[in-house]
Amino acid sequence: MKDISKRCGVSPATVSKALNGSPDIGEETAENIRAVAREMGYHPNANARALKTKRSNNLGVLFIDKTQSGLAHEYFSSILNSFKVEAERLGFDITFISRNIGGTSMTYLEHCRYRHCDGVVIASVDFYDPEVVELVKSDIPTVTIDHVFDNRTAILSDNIQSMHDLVKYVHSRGHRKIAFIHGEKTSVTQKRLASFYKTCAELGISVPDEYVKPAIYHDPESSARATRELLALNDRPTCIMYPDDYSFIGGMNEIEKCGLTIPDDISVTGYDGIHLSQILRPKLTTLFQDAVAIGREAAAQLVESILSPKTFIPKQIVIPGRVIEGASVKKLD
Amino acid sequence: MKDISKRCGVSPATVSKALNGSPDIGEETAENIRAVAREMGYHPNANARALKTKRSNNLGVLFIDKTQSGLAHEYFSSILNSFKVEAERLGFDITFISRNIGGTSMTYLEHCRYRHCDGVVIASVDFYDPEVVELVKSDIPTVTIDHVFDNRTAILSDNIQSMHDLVKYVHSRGHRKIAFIHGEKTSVTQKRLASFYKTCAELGISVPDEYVKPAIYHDPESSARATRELLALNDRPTCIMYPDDYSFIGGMNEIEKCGLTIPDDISVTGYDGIHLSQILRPKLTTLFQDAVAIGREAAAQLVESILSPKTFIPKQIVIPGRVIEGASVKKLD
DNA sequence: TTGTATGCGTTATCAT
DNA sequence: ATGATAACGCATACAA
Repeated sequence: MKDISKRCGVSPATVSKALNGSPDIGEETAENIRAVAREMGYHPNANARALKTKRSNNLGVLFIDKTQSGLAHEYFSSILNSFKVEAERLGFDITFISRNIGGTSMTYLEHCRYRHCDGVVIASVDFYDPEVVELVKSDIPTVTIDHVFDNRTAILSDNIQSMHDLVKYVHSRGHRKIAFIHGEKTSVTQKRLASFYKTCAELGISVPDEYVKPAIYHDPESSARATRELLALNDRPTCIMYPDDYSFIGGMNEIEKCGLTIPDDISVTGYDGIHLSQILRPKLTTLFQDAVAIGREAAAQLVESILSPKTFIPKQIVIPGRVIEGASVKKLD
Repeated sequence: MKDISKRCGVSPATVSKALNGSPDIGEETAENIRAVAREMGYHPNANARALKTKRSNNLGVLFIDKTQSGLAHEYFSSILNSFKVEAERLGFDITFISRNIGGTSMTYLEHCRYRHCDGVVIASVDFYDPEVVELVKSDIPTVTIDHVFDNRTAILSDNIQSMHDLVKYVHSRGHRKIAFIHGEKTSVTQKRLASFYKTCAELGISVPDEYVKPAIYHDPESSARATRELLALNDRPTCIMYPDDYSFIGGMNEIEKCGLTIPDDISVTGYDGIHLSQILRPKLTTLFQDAVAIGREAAAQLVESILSPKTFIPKQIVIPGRVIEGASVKKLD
């Protein structure tokens, strides 16, 4: 900027204003300055700017640390990608947040401060981790995905309605003996489970305890085990609902191992609607979660809360899902 | 730091030195300063530090922009994750690089300069994109994955040897009619293709042109089409090698649609060794690419080239893969 | 061993 | 409409 100011015969301050489109600057000079800047290959220094303005134009991303699941899970990687695209469109960069930067471990909050993140998106973590709580309670704007903190913005996939729709679809295909393999205990799981029971009750379906099996999200092994148990039952379900599409693969193998065919001998549903589910044959009937909308909305809300801290009111935004009808749920007479 | 200096009755400079473990500082004062710093909840400001030192401790990540494939592809997301872990261990943060930050589009190089990235890892992009070339030719240290630029560091999965091993394995199971569905034209594809032909030649296997079909990586549809063509052949291959595990799903459906069973009627191999491949039944025989090692090595090399710019010599590091023997290649008599 | 002074690149304030 | 100046938080060369 100093060089530019010399070349143009003006002060650095004027250059700064011109480049930032400040109104109180001569149209001709401004244009000239911009031209020279372009010619000299000028580009702003984000660090200096951040130092001065206290705004880094940088968003933190707190996804899971644990090996796998974070980026491996298509639902989350899809959210991340969508978040990234929207954030960039709005002029923000993305930085991963973690502890343990270079030996000296810091908390998530410290890391965010260190990098001067203007805001943070949190997903796929243990929301009860004290460090996560600390971060959410700080003055840094946050948006959480699929988990609500008091007076904080959250983007939520509509698990209640979705589960309702999915069960209702299965019921409409004539099924009355519906099993549900659910993921580990999280607020998402609780919602799906409650909605499952409630919808069944509404439809007059009774659910024996042995039809509801615990498993782990994104872990085909545990779903395979649960499937085995269900298939061993005297009174088998006619349809098994899986915690997610990926886990279903474990169940699929188990079912085939028993010489059963989907959907002729047993029907199944997934959850998530990831690409894989629509490539399998038969196509999986599943509940599509709109990861793109979720990521986009998360970025939009986060940026809005950053740009308008005074007027922004934390809100919970519910993103609807929808049943994708595949061919994995047989029509019973 | 100023506050700390006052509380300790020393100058800011002394505080800075003490905190950075400078040798020329009193042990007692240093200890005291550190204590006070901790007590006051001091944390360094990355921006100010970067401004002063010209080092941001921040690495750029240039993965694909195109919808999908970048993060959706487990091979790459796995590399990214591993890269991230190692980089953080070495004290570096990760920032995504892209063009189009906030309306004003900049080139990859400009974005890197803007964020003052100390180095960049490049993977899964179009390596012939002029902007990518510009970035690689700049003074910013780069590491590319699975592609070599002149006098630049690259981490390479050993496609030549791997393909050799895989073909040899198939051959050892008695197969002589081997088809190969390959991905779009990249240097990786060229290597695999050449190694495929060369190994077949060494083993005395002749490869009819119609046994080699083009497809697209990570695109089950195109592999399904290729599979269809292969199955329609008068003289069918006994084994089909797929471009990657994920694409195989497309082929799998096609094969089952024809009423054929794997591996009894036809054998198959994948490539990548992603989690999915080991969950399918039968387990897929595939070529495991060590994404974790690749990501880790990329980070290690990049950081080394940053810390020791003078002594660092660009190198190409080849990471071996290995055949994972599943149950998808039948033993022929 | 410690302190002083300076500057990194930028923006904001206030004066002109 | 433009400019002078200070300051953001930190690290370093040099002086003490």
